Amino acid sequence: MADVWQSGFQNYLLRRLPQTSLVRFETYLERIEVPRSHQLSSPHQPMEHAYFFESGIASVVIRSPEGQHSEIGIIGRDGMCPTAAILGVDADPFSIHMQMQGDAYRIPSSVLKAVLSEDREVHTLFARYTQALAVQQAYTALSNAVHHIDERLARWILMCHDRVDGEDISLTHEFMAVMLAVRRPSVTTALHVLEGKKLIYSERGVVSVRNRTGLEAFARDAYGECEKEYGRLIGASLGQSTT
Amino acid sequence: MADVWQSGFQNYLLRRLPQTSLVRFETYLERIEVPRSHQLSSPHQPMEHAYFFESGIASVVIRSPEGQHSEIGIIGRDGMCPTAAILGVDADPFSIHMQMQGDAYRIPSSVLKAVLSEDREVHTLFARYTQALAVQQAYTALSNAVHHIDERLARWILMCHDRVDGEDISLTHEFMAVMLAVRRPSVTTALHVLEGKKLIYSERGVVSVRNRTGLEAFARDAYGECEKEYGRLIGASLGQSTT
DNA sequence: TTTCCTTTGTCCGCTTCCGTACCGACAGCT
DNA sequence: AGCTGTCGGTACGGAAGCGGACAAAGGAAA
Repeated sequence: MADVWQSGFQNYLLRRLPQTSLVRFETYLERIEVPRSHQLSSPHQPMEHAYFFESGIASVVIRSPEGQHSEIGIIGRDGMCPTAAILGVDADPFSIHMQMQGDAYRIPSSVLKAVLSEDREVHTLFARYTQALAVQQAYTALSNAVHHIDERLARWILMCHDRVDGEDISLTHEFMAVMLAVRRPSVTTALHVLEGKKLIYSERGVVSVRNRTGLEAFARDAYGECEKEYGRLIGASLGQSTT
Repeated sequence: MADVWQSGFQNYLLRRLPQTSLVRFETYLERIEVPRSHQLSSPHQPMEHAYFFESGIASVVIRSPEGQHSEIGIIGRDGMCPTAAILGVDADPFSIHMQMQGDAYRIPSSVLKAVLSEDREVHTLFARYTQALAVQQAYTALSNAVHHIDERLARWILMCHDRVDGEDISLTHEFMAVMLAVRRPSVTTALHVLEGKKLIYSERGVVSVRNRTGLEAFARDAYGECEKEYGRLIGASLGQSTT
């Protein structure tokens, strides 16, 4: 597609904006490198910036008062955060942190707010992304309720794979356990299952996807629906799907 | 509060709108009675109307291709549906149906869309509600992942209680099992636990809240956070909380 | 090389919850 | 009254996953 190079953005949302909209805030976009585990947003803290990712993966996590936590969504170059900003809300109960290091453009919340209210086209697109992320959340809730750990892990690896260049996802078991809200040894066991079926290759700190189609089959109905919906809403295909 | 009678609406969102905004679409509001288990919206079907509830409870459910399902949100006089309409999306993957019979005002989607783009105040409020519902979804996902069935049941009863007049919630075990995505006998057992602690009274087709404070204590961190956030976002207190 | 820390692998007993099945109780109907 | 369908209670074996603990292995630093 010509407009990839035209705009130079890797971010799917920014790429889909017409030039006339982009010029409104392009100069306010600040490119930054976000290191792993950097906290982009803390619960109930007003957010100074919104982030559009060019690479890497961010993770939206909800925490209960007693300290239990679960991931509810992941964001890569397919999107931005926080979506609360799109809805005109200054702070939310989520914490967002970088799961895999990457680059992002950030923009002051105040500028984003102004652009959203001035430019219908920008608002429409970002609102549609907000819906896409809500759908992702919904399927996460479903998965948490009805799927087994190995299926959820497969789903999660696929979602990361969609947002990464290449086959490697560099994360520790401990970290994945937090994301899936399960015990760490359960992740080890589940990874062994996937590895035994030659769907992935797992070594210290890294999971490599070896057979994506097989992984999708293994995940059964845990994976796929919200990716289709993303495609429908944003008009861009998510990741490296082979189906 | 004086403005309750001024507007005559029970719906918290409609009540919070200034008169100047209400007049824009008041005449398009059609009051209807929605019977139990009536389907307000089906997956991937464009929605003709948006609903603002005066009483009763609607339930947002997500379904996987293989037929697994889980409730991700409930809506009473605290809100409206579908929120996709607020985000400018014509259809979503959810199915929304009436859980407890009640009254609602409905408005054609096209009219809502027009009002949203013309009236900043309306848009702001409804967008904040969209965020509130997203937060509810997020806590549901967390609860599905980390809480035990009896805690989740307690949470769910409290959320229904918030949206109902009186202490009775009329639903079968079968139905609650679907909502919580668990086995029907598990609901029976969990209800017995709550009844044993004198927190509820349960008979055929009805659950009555007997000790709300106790229920909240039993639910621990499963209940409360998203209700607080609703209060902060909408400026109205949800339900009959005694805390 | 040795030390230390992080990450991963494994084990055990225990609890929760599922799948399935069956029976009794209630309510509406004829 | 008796029939029938819905709803609720119970039981039992088994699987999945937890809590907790500990040992091996890889990597980094001294």
